[in-house]
Amino acid sequence: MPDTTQLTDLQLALLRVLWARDEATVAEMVEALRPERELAPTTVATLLSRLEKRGVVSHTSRARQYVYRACVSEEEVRDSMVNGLTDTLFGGDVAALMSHLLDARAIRPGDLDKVRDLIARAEAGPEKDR
Amino acid sequence: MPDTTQLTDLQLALLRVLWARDEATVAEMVEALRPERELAPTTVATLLSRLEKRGVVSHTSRARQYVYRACVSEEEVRDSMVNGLTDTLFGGDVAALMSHLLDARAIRPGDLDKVRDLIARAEAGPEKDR
DNA sequence: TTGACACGTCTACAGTCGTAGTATTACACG
DNA sequence: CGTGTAATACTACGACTGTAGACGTGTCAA
Repeated sequence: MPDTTQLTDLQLALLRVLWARDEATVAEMVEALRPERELAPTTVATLLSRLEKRGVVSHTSRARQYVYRACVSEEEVRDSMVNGLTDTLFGGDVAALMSHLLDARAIRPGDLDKVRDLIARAEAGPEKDR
Repeated sequence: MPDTTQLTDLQLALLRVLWARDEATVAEMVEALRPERELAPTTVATLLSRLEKRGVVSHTSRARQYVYRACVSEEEVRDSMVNGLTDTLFGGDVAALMSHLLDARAIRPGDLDKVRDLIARAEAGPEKDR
């Protein structure tokens, strides 16, 4: 299992492209990133090679080109990165992070209702699931 | 305002010492970090210099020694780092992050109650505060 | 067959981080 | 007034990231 707690913004941008279209060639990825970043194809290729060495992505050859795929799901990455932050910033205390979010971040009014629903479901869920 | 969205674990460890005791010399910081990490005083000094160049900490001379202080509060750092993660991983959608936390992370039963209270207070709060 | 084009590979370089040795400086004590 | 000592400043180095040029090589068209 690759370590996905330490991914930079650019690495995440690459992964997002792969998640969105399941697989992509280097050229396609350059294209997809163009709106946000102007990168040389070799740059993207280098980044992907490095990510492959870390086990985050993999490639197969097809028609003269490398086709890359993500080896980790968006959910896995979110999970490990959020967990990492929760641990380093809140000592692993999820409730503390929640509290911080409710305190500090501008929350749209509707969000509170949404979250209350989520909690209700989370409370009901465990009993039902097993 | 220094960029505090990008702080490594070690940099955070240094800041945590400063937050805990308000100010500290290099020697004191080495001492304080000893349980978790064995670092040479020069190492800590280097790290602090770099953080100072970034405006994250500052120092004053006192009795032949540098006394360091954090220029950013723990709350500020938490805020910017959590916001950074929310933005890169959830497109800035706090509710989505909340949902992720409720879904994915093992939450102790009591935590849900705690969070429900927090929400109630967050809902009531804004009206009362001003 | 040969040359151009399109890819991937290799190499490079500046910047940052973790790590720490060495050099310098300056106070305090004799 | 000299010198030891303690603290800081400077330098270094490997690893990783972002960035990309240069090089090699295979394929397709002419």
